[in-house]
Amino acid sequence: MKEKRLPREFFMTDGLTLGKELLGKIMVHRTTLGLVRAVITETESYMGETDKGSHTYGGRRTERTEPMYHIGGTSYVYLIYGMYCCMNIAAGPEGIAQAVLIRSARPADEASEQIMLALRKGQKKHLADGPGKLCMAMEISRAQNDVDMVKSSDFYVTEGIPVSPKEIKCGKRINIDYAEEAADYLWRFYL
DNA sequence: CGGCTGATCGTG
DNA sequence: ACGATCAGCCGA
Repeated sequence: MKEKRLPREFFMTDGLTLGKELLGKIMVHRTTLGLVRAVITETESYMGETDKGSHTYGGRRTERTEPMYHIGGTSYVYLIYGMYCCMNIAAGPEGIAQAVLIRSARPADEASEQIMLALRKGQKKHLADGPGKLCMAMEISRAQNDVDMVKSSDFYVTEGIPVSPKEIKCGKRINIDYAEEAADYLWRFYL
């Protein structure tokens, strides 16, 4: 079960391409309960300073959004609604604020499933089918913010299952009603 | 299953 | 003040 880690080049593309390319890949995190591996099944692309749905819209480069500007493969984890975390991966070169939100995933093996169930305490259904739930199931918090996932040995992405373009569905991004016309862009991708 | 609501806090 | 959300509760 040794999969190849995704190299820098994989992340050095635009946010929309990366959002689709990440489907089927395996996100890996070394948690306190052991190694968790999950197949990414749903993503959303955020296209930086020109995207009304993005935290970086209009060039809002602040301490919080800084990781979105970092080199492709950098994690961006932020707190939402005061109680949940959302996990993103930056796309493209340093200075470009595009990123992909990881919305959902499923366990890649039996051991991972057991750990994810334990981390989700009780919730056997809806294990990691939402950005907040995914972070709980993989023990991702702001301690994992601004990590270079190309270099880290505890938090990274590997080759996963093959995905053909025909399997990729598109939809509107969730919960960004304030984004006006950008709320209707089909920048959410899922299997 | 679909819709509604309260919870909760770092950021700007 | 305000969310790139979730769980629990409600009614059908």
